[in-house]
This record gives sequence, structure tokens and C-alpha cells, in this order.
Amino acid sequence: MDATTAPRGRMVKRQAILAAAFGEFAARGYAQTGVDEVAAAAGVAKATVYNHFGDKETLLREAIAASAEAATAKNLAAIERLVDTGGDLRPILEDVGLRLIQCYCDDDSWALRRLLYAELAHLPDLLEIVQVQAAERVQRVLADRLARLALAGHLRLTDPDAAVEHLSALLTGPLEARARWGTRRLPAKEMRQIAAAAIDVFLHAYGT
Amino acid sequence: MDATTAPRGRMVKRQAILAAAFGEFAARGYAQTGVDEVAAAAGVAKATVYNHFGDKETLLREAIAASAEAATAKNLAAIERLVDTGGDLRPILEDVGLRLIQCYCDDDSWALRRLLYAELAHLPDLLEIVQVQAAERVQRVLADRLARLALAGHLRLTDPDAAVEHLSALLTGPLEARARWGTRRLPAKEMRQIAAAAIDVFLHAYGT
DNA sequence: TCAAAACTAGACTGACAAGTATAAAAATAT
DNA sequence: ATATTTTTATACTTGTCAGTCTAGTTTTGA
Repeated sequence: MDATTAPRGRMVKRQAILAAAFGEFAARGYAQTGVDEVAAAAGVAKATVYNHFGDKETLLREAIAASAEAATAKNLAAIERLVDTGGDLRPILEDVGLRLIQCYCDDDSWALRRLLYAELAHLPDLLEIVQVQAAERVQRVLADRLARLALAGHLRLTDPDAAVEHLSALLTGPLEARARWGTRRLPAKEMRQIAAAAIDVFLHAYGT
Repeated sequence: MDATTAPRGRMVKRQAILAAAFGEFAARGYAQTGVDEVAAAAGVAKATVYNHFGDKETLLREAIAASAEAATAKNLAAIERLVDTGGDLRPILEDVGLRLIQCYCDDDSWALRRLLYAELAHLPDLLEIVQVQAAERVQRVLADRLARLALAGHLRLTDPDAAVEHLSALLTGPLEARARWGTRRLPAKEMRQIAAAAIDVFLHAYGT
């Protein structure tokens, strides 16, 4: 039943169910959402949901895993642009910073964090999926890039992991309150300001 | 029925119910916790819970509000220690930073954030209570202190609010991942290191 | 001391939702 | 073409839980 052996039509429905489940769970909460509603949103019969996922909890797990995977891909794409062009590093960092902020402020991204926080107490293994598969991976790739920039003499740092911690804290920390925990959309201008301010502090500490 | 007019014994039970409700909701989630369980944990009959709070949702609101109030008080007490002693500012900032980190890592504090995130989608007005009554208040008081230190020439900053954003981001940002969203206890030594690193970056950007 | 208010234990109702069952229809594979 | 798998609609079972009710007990205030 995996992605390679299953019939193609089956995977289409599976994806539709996952997307619908994530959307409904995010909107009304896991406990408040019935499997019937997920099925309706996916345009599918309830029995089909059970045929694919067995029970509601598995559905939640898979939906979260899929969403985390998607979010990770977007983050990695943003980090991809952090390359040494020879010119001034600041505008490049600001650009990447803004893109990471945009990832963080995506509706799905807020929804993912909400679901994760909400169900963490009663499904602790979700942490494994999201922390290890997503967060740490992004952190590692970003640390690699920073290390390379330091080696080329464009940054002054000894511990790339510490620098990543500070960089992402500076970028995402201000977002929680300003975006009112995902209930308010930030204007693009505000995002740029936050990115610029974050990079400014970062470069004071780690710039050459 | 407020704190001043209600019989004294009544308030004792009320507090017991609030504390038990917060603990149970935090441990197993709001939807997964029955009112019976809260009553049992509080050592009280179920009818008494309804007598005090009317329904489960009100109980949640009041429990969160009470917890937010307590958390705010602890934060403000930590900030209280940020005063100009004439000597070096760094150790004072590190001390206050460590205390703020300890507030943030408190079990109740993690539980509060989890509950807030979890129920935000379906009770949006919780934001009002926590954001306005707690978070913004702490931020304002801290900004006042930083402004005063800047005026005395110990910090170099134009926008105290921006500096507070960065300071608290640097202090609390690294905690999410390290404490695994509240599921892991941080050793005291690690907290001190995080505080020292955060203050170091902060002073590079805002120190004189 | 005595009346009013608050509390208790327990049973009860009613709604809601997870998961199953069934039989027919659609898609798919060989 | 036909056998197999998947999907659908619908009805059903079952357990859970918010909130109510009752009747008796404790606490409190004056």
C-alpha cells in the first residue's frame, strides 16, 4: 500500500483525505472534529477514511507528518538561497530571513504548530516526527551554510549551532506576539522590517 | 460572589477547583478531561464545580486567566531586579535573563502555552486575556527598564520595544527546541549558558 | 440555636461521535 | 469479459461525557 505499489487513483484520495483532515483539525481542533466532517471535506465516504487510516488517531499522525514534510521542504528551499556571492552578506541574509519568516507565517505553518502543541501532551511521539524529521534537519542545513560563510571569512563565529539558534530566535521570536499566534496576518512591510532588524542584531554579534 | 464578599471557605474551594482544572487540562487536554475528573482532583463534588463556574468552558477560561496572572507576576518579579547598580551591566542582565528563562521553563508556564495554543482556534478570546493582560504588560515593563538604562548611558538603543523583542527572542527562542516543547527538563547549567549567550549577542547589538 | 446557603453522592438524560456492518455500485486489473 | 478491489450510502452499536436532578448532610452567619 505504499506510494509506489498502490494504484494511482487510490493515492489521489489518500492525499485528499490527508489535506482535508489537516485543514479541519487545524480549524476546529482534533477533538472537536468528527471523522464524518473530514470525509465530507475530502469528498469521500467515511468508510474510505477508515479503509485508508484505520482510526482517527492514525489519521492525525499522518496528516501532521505530511504537513511537517511540506513545511520542511519550504524552509530548505529558503535556506538554499544563502550562498556566498562575493558581495555584501547583509542583503542576502535579509532576503533569506524574510523568506524564513514567510514560511513561519504561512497559515499551514501556524496550524501545524497549534496542532502539535495541542496534542503533544497526549501523543508525545508526535515530537519525534516533527522535531527530528523537520526542525533539526532545517537547523542542521542552516548551520552548515553559516559554517561555510564563516570559513570564507564573512562571519565571525565558533559554534554554528549557537549562531543558528540565535538567528532563528531573532527572526521568529517577534512573530508570535505580532501575528497574535497565527490569528493575525502580517503585512509584507512588517515582515521586511522584522527581518532587517533581526539581521542587524545578528551581524552585530556575528559579522566581521 | 467576588473575592471580597464571598464567604472565605467558598474561595478556598474555588481556588482548589481552578488549580485542579488547570492541572488536569494541561496533563490530558481540555477535550480529553471530564468535569468529573477535575472535581475528583479538587476533592470536590461535580455539582460544586457547576455551582461555581456554570459550565466547562467557563472553567477553562478562568483557569487559564488565573494561571496567566500567576505567570505574569513571576515575570514581573524577575524584571524587578533589572536596576542600575553603577557597576557592570552584563552580570545583571545575565541574572535577569536566567530568571526569565526559569519562568518560561516552569511546568505551569509550558502547560499554559500548550493550552493556549490548543484552544486558540476554537476560543479566540483567550488571546485577549493572555496577550493583553500578561504578555504585553511584561513587555512594557521590561521596555521601561531598558529605556532607563539607555538614558543613563548603559545601553545604546533608540527603540526600547524593538530591544525587548530581541532580548526576549534571544532568551526564549532556544528553549522551545532544547526543552522539547516542555517535555524535557533543562538542567540549571544549560539555562545559564543560554542566558549568557543571549546576553552576549544582545550586548553586541545594544551595549555601549 | 436555627435558618439559609453550600456541599455531597449518586443516579439519570440526552447528545454526540468513533467505529462497524451491509449490500450495492464503481473502478481496476488481468 | 470478468474477477477483484475499492468506494459509497446508510443504518446501527456502543461508549463517553456535559449537564441536571434529588435528597440528604455540612457549614456558615446572625
